[in-house]
Amino acid sequence: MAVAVVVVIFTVRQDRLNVLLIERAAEPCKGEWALPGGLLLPGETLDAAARRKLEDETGVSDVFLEQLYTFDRLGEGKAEVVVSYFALVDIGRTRLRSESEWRPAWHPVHPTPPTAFENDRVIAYAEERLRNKLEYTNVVYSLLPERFTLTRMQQTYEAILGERLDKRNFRRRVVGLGIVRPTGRFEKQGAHRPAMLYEFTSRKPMIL
Amino acid sequence: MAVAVVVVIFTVRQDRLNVLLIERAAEPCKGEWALPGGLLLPGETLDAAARRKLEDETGVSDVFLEQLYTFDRLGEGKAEVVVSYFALVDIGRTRLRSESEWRPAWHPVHPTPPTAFENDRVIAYAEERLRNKLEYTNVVYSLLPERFTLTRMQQTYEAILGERLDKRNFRRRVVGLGIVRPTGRFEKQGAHRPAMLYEFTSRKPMIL
DNA sequence: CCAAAAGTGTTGCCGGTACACCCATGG
DNA sequence: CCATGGGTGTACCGGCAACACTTTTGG
Repeated sequence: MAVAVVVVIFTVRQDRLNVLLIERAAEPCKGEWALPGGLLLPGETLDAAARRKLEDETGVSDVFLEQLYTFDRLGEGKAEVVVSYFALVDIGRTRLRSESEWRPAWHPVHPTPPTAFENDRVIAYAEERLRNKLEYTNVVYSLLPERFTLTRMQQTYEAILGERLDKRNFRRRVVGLGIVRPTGRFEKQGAHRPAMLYEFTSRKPMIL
Repeated sequence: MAVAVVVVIFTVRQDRLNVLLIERAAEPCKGEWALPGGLLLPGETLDAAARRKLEDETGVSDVFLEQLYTFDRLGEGKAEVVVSYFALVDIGRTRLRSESEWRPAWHPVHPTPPTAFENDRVIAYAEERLRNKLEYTNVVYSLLPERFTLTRMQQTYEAILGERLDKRNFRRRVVGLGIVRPTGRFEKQGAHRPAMLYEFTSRKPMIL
């Protein structure tokens, strides 16, 4: 009765929600896209296994990572039980090991490419949870750099929710609820007016 | 790497939230209270294992039952990974096998009695989820009989939330949102005015 | 006639949404 | 001087919380 862990690693890239997939190097399903994951090592904690997988593929740690759901009989893999996690990373901090055997790469979530082991079910579930969490937590902190413009933050929300938001209402909310605060510094934009840089008041997951 | 399933079965009894515990008949932790559960049978689905445990202990099926969280290293049991579920039952429909070896019995959640395998952590987590779900779903349908008075429904909410609610606001909400509807029948109360009986518009879990 | 629970409306507040214009900058 | 994105305030609406009295019944 083997236990496996898989991690749905999301980022926002070019105004699209993306997920990290690897190309399976071993049978079964060699050559197909799949979520990073593997069997739980003896004596290893579930959370530790998820963190290990995340760091192996992206080089990042200390980001939002949370258990999602436990599936059984996913495809015809070796594991009878698959504990899934999801993580949110700022693409600017990730360093994919693209020259490695399994070729990790970002893929848009819409449309989700064909995956082995019914991993698309896991991704769809993770996406739903992410959309919900955006609305009542500050998890977005894990998708953005230390300092950022509110426009960029709004684009991140829009990419995930799949709908446009009102600029003034968005700003009032995130500042008013104390999710972010202005730093006083500006970022010069190419041909435009400089924009205020903001930062998160807390970089730990919080319920609003 | 064994996988176990445990079920947190809640009911409301005498205006208190209660949980079903069994007395362990085998080592380890013989004689201590614990959640119903056991190892996943070969070829069995997680959901099926949870349903089986629930029906074994209470005789009920077709109630609200949902996966909760997957723990590792709970106490020093045989299982490395424990997939927890939580269920809601109407106490009027349950028939505990009290003469059986493991003496299943209801216990108040506050205070939670001492349990083996850190099962109190699982119970606390389940209680939190239940309180949240009460607010944005109709899961309470699974704690009440076919027909019931709004007063009884409100007492159920109050028992779970641990706070008193306003009668008029409560009624407006549950009727207004279409969670319940009046049946037109009345229930004669002992020394009081008869009360209207209500029923749920749907007995499937719904998000409001 | 008394105790106990059933039933019923109104008001105020707050949060969420809709909506349009001016300004600074670089080319 | 023009194109581009940055930045700001107000008005309406709906949901939620607070709040008290009358009625029916059985004993």
